Amino acid sequence: MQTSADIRHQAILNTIAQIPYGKVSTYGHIAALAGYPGNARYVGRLLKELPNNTKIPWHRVLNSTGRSSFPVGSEKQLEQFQRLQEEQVMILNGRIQLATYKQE
DNA sequence: AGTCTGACGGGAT
DNA sequence: TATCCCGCCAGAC
Repeated sequence: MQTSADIRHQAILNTIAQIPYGKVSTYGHIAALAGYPGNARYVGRLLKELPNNTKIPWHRVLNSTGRSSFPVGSEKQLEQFQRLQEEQVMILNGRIQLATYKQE
């Protein structure tokens, strides 16, 4: 059966899966869109558990300041920036302009 | 049940 | 714009 946690999990991943190519979103925004305002931390928790071969566009998820939530210079951060740049998303001083790229 | 942790957020300074 | 600080919430012990 589906527990409330399973349903929340599905709702959040579905929401992330819908972020368009070339666009980005934030943890808090995703939580709210999925129907769980205030659960930004939970969004990050789920992404952390995704397998390396996932098709979920985790790289399009940024924190509210428009920055990657990975440590500066880490492999994960570099991979995230690389993927975003492949989608024509500009990164200035380690930061993405949410006003320009944020999903509506 | 109490405490700690974290891919977070927002307001104050 | 950058720091600090505190609130938030599910999970792991």
